Amino acid sequence: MEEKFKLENQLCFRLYTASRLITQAYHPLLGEHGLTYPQYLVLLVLWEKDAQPVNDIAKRLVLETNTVTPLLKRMEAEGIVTRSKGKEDARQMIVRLTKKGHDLQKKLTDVPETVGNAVICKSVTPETVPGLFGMLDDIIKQLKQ
Amino acid sequence: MEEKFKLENQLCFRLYTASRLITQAYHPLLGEHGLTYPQYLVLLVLWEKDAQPVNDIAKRLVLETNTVTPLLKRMEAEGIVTRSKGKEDARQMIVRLTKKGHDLQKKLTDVPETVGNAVICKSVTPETVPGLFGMLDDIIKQLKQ
DNA sequence: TATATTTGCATCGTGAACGATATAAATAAC
DNA sequence: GTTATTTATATCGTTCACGATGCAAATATA
Repeated sequence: MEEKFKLENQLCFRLYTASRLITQAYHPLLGEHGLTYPQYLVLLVLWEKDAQPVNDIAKRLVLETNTVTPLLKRMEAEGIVTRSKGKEDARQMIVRLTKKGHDLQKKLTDVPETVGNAVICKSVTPETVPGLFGMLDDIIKQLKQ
Repeated sequence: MEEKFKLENQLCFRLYTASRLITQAYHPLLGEHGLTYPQYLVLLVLWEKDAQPVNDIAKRLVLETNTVTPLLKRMEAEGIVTRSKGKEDARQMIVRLTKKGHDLQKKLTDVPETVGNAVICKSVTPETVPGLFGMLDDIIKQLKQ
């Protein structure tokens, strides 16, 4: 009755805490450029492939449109992206990088390495990261069913 | 310039997604009893040791009091906990389980195993979980500096 | 013992997450 | 070709997270 309820035995609590703490590590680096972490994720998606509908971005980030839409509106207000109705399908909103959004990639060039270095520790090294990635990917795949 | 910005190379995105998806797995089980996942975490802390000040709960969950206070107030409104000024230190708010809060433990007895089973997959098994825990604990310890 | 500092908690504002619901456009069924 | 259904996105309400700030009690310092 006791052991299973111990915080120390909870996978979710560890993921939740680790996720929040890494996001906090991003905060000063991104905040300098007026970005939040979820907004940075949107940029990662658009830097890989510009001009995507809301749904493709949401799917990629494993989020719902009711989370992504307000986020994109804030980014539009900041002049980082534009949102415009799709030509062939008028239901779609196509999201495109502005010059400002595109140029942010150069300004944020050091972010991945900086955060990566902050996370390096005893059991998390370039050698062990692939194993960790594999387990997390399995969990994600499993829960997306 | 490209590779480091790929979503597939981001540890944080994996943690963020895995965390959200497991929390979603808890949702129907906890929602049945009017609980959210962070509220469940508070219960885990109080079931281990009742009558703790806000600060101890917050520290245990690696959260700030400005997150925990409103959360506890909602739990108080639900009749799950009580909050009362500390006797020896009047600044402290001591949080105690009500009978309802205490009894929830029995009602939620199947939750850990149900969620645990939902997460079991190829690379995440009772054998590999300790290794995963170790890496996450290291990351958390590292980032808490 | 006054004053300064620290500590514990709360308030406020903003930005996610997300379930539930709504709306319009596209597609399927009849 | 209507009607029904699905699809893409948006709106709404609630609950976190969290930085910034405020306040009162406790402690340290002068």
